[in-house]
Amino acid sequence: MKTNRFKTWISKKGLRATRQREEILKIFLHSKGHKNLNQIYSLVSKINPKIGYITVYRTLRLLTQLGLASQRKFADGETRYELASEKTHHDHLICLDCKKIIEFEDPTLETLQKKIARHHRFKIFHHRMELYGQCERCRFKKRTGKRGRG
Amino acid sequence: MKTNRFKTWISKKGLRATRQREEILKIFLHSKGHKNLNQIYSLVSKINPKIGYITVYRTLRLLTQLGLASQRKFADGETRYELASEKTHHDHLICLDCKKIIEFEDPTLETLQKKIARHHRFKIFHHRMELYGQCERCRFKKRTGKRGRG
DNA sequence: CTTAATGCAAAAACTTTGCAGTAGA
DNA sequence: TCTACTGCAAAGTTTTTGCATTAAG
Repeated sequence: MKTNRFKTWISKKGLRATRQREEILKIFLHSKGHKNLNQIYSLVSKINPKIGYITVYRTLRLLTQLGLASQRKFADGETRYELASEKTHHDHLICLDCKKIIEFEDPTLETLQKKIARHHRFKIFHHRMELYGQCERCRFKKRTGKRGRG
Repeated sequence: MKTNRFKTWISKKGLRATRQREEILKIFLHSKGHKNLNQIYSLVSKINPKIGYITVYRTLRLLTQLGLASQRKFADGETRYELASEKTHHDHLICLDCKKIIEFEDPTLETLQKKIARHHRFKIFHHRMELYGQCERCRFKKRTGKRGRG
């Protein structure tokens, strides 16, 4: 979703498309998701230091409520925001070295989920699958002492 | 692990088996895991109101460090503690109605994990899979105005 | 103009630490 | 005895709210 589309769209909801919201949205859309509040705030800060932490927080909450963003908690306990795109359900591969998060989809997983659900007589509404490990780059990186960056 | 075994075991570690720790451990062992700190604290409180929240917190941290307990964060963001038993890796089915958490194991999942890892050239260290839905009991519960099915 | 949004401070919720007194080994 | 443990208060964190000011519509 483009920011100018956002303008029309948000006003239809009876809300105000402020400069702050537009900037936060723009940055969020370009951040490839999976960032926590502080990370998004500091990105926003670099572009426009006038925008407060609270506004970033409330804008992300708004985007979440409107279904544009979604909150995710991974094993480290941190709350991260990702773009809730129109694409189908996906899961995550998380590199423990560089903290990069990769999305994947696997239809087998859905089948497996159904099988497990049937076995336990559950009705499944949604699931989470997270694979924690090391990405290709980090696996073959020379030990330089530093950490890769997502 | 029985509490009297715990006594010998903990003293071997050079730690003290206090009455508080024994009581907290006993309650934790009988709680079937998957309880958050407040829940465990209130169970402890009922048995022995003298035991403080802080002690429960520190005992659970201790148990976690010793590998007896493990912390889990589910999608609701709450930190829950579960018994880290000797059994192999397992995943969770979570009933969104009654909040019951059921453990399951599935070897197919491990195979699937390997396949996904290979595809993304990841090296996987561990994973989490959580299926959120409705358990059998809640599915077939009559609508009583309480938590039943809609 | 009207009123929602901002941004500061500060509350609330949750987690962790300092330290004097207590109690286990 | 000796020192680890307890439990209170209190300090960090993170998340959320109150309210005067600003600015969108």
